[in-house]
Amino acid sequence: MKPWDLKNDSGSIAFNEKTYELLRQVPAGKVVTYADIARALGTKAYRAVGNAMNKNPYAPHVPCHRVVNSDGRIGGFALGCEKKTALLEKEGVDVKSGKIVDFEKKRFQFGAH
DNA sequence: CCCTTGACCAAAC
DNA sequence: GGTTTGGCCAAGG
Repeated sequence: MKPWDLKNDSGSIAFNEKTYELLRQVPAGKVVTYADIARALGTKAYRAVGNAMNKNPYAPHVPCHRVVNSDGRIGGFALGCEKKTALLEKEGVDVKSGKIVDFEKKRFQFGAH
């Protein structure tokens, strides 16, 4: 059991656990889309992923702010999109009008396909 | 078990 | 370029 992991003995949050695990693999300065995460999980639960982020019990532990929309937009954030943008800018990701600059370039791919 | 909600996505208008 | 609609999956009421 990982230090940031929560009880999955119930088996209810297996999805969340995997989501956080994948997100944890994302380095600073890089961003991933909800779709990519869902795809990496082998599912299409884009929304479920977003839901897990909103519930994200490990705010600073899991870089949920590195997750953006497929359009390259910031999307949403539990603490406010501005906070998310600020974090991304701090990580080195340029954001313009709520959109990622060179999104495809900053985008991190699981397994590099 | 049915219905609603959600930090989504893609297509269509 | 925007908005609207349908679809998708998971969790909660």
